[in-house]
Amino acid sequence: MTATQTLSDQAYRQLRSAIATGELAPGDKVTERGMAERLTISPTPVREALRRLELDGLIERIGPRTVRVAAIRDAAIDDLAEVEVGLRGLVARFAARHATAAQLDALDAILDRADDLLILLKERGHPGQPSERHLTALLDTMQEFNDTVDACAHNPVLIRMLEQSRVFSRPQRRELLLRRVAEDHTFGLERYTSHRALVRALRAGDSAAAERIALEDSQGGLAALREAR
Amino acid sequence: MTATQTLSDQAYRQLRSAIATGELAPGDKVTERGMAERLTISPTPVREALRRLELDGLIERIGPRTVRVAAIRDAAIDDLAEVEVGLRGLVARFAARHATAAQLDALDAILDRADDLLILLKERGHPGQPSERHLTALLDTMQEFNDTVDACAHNPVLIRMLEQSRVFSRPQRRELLLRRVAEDHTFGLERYTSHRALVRALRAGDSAAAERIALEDSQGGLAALREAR
DNA sequence: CCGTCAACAGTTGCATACAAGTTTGCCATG
DNA sequence: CATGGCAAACTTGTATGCAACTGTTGACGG
Repeated sequence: MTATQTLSDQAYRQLRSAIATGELAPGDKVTERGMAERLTISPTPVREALRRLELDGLIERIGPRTVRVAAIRDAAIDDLAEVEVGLRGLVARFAARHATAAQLDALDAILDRADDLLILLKERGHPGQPSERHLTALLDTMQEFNDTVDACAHNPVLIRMLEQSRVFSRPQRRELLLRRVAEDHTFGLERYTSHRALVRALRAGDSAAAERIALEDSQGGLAALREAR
Repeated sequence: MTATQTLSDQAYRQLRSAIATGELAPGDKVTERGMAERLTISPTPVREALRRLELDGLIERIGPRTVRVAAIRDAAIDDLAEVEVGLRGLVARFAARHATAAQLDALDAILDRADDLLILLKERGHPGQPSERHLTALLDTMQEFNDTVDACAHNPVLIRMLEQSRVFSRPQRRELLLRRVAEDHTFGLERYTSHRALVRALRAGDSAAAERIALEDSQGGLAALREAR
């Protein structure tokens, strides 16, 4: 069911990905009419999309009649990644209190799938060229795990904050992981033990332990991201 | 200068305060046309305002054609307050790295003003009826202090998150403080020493210490808020 | 009495139109 | 050649109109 959402949503997504990929460079001026013409829709949905992007901090109003793509410096991206670490800790804390039994079971099921993929990777992985398909499948699975943990928090506002903080870091991180695993395909795999520990903490309702585990994990990821540059 | 902003902003603010005061009760259905008629403006600005409120989590879409005021339970408000604590820690951490000399001086100046007000309060305060004017002035000053610390972080996205997290808690907290000080007008005043310590940490660029102080302070405030109910 | 269906009213999404203000570029002048 | 002012074009904010869709209500059949 390819429900085409609303035109506003489409415009928002297209513009956001255009910014994330650099197609729209920081500092570029953006006008409602211009974007409307580019996307061949009327200015009204574009207006909505620009408002959302502005609230996300991706574009900024320079003057009363001038809007441009926000100049996110590397330092700011680093800051956002740090914000994300803190938020992930909070998410884990809330998840420990609000997760449903069904969600916890889903988390375990996801990790089981990840384990299977891991075995496949280690068995069939040829040095220097691990199974690309299984690798991206594993990354997808881990992203699903994280998203499910987010859902366990049952706090839409917090989740929105998290989304905002990783607009830039998420694709960047995925790329980095692909590179790292390509050169050393055991990289990062030991960290999955912490995921099991996280689920145990969530199941026990131990919010302090859950936060600590999530923080350590996120900080580890952030450190890896930083030293990779 | 009563610059009337845009009608969208006005509508957004009016509706938000209407929700915060309970004038619009949780579960109430909201329509663009209905609100437009109520505010005697056209549906377009109302539409913008409703979109922003939806992103803030204050209203939610029940169906494709049905929008209602979000049913924020007390538990959710508590959660947001906890989010705010974590965010305040992050803000302090960033402020320690990014604060300018002028901002640090401004912070000291604000605390000097607060000290003066404190002396006035203690001198002239009659038991059971402290000087109401000086008290609200002090609260305003402390809010100014917090806002200035926020500005020191130089991280607009983070600040926006903070605003979101305290939509409900801020007026509530102010009211609580007024009540508490009314019955014991030395309440909470000892905490100003931590503010001085925070500025010292910011000046030293000690982000870890700044975060710790801010966290302890915020958690203290949260605990006071909770035990007051 | 209850379940189902159909028509109607109401709502949203989008396009277009218009007014107010701003930016920009050009021209005249020192 | 630099500078100041002016005008035109462009931009945003808001209003209005229209089409598609949805939630609801009432009636009808079982």
